[in-house]
Amino acid sequence: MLKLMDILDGTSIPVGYRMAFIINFYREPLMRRMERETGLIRPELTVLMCLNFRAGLNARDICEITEQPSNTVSRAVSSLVEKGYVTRTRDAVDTRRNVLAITDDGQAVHDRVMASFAEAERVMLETLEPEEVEVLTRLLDKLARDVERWAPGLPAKGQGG
Amino acid sequence: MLKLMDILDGTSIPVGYRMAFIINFYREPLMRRMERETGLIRPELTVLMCLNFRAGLNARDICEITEQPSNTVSRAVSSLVEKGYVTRTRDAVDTRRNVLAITDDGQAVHDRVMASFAEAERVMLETLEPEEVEVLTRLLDKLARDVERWAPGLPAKGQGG
DNA sequence: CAGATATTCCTCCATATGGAACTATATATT
DNA sequence: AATATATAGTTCCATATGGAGGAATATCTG
Repeated sequence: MLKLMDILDGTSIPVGYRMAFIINFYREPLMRRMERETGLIRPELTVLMCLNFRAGLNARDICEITEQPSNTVSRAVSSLVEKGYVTRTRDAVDTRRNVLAITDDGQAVHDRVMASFAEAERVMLETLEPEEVEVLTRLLDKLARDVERWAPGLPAKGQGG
Repeated sequence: MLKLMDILDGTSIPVGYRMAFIINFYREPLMRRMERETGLIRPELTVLMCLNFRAGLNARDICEITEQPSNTVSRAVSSLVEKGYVTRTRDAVDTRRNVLAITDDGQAVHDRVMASFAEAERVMLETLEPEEVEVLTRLLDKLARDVERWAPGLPAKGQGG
């Protein structure tokens, strides 16, 4: 059978294509399963991940951190509040702001989802030697940390802004 | 400013997360630009890529190659035919099948889009040494070719099928 | 050949998502 | 203080996408 891999054997975007391919077959099924089993959808997980890292953010912060549009974040937050996974309290100082925090239930579902993702990654990486995993992680990290320079259509940094 | 990178510094999915991060900032803006500049949308590009590789496929083939649902492919093909980028001719032998082929215009737009993607990848990879790019490509390739084993919820191969 | 089953492709519908505009509140300017 | 501008968050709308099922055609079984 002809497979996507074969088609892109001779692609002009060897790295980007392989990464997109891997992410497609890694993330998408996990997201589907998460939606099925927990009712969480993608932007909701993103919000939980942000709040897991740091409570006290507001929707705007999350927009900037994740580069997601404000309506997407707004919807996700509202849904999470309804589900009892996040609390939203008006900031007394600036009453436009809603300060967000993850609840115990939210933390639990977050941890559960992340654990399943980690397990899937562990299985995926079984193909590689431990040193190869280290190298891969280091190279990906290098690329990721350099995102401001190469990302197409990102507000370029350090050029008079 | 807090950024997604910081949040996932200590993530439990170091590889998957970094790949998703990179793809997010690489592919999504390119897709947006493609949509803006050529009117093509994602599944349409996928179909063009398949037909660029091999003409004479039908919609079903493309579904299987790309693991996309048939309605998505069907819509993409119809749209591409309308735009004059793909021809669709009924198979004389099996009149259920529509044999697809890319047109000159389709080839041109495909090549243009892929060239812009390749240029973006070139810029992205400037961060790495040439040997690092080679290693990265090799490791990604290893993972990608092993997809049948690790992909969550893919029909497992070689287990009594 | 008649009916049952497969297959290809498409349509209907539900939903996720992003752009733009809108509301409410805060801050700057005069 | 009054007005203009900026910011946080939401809603409206258009569209991309996937699941389920339907129509047309092919193939298999008796």
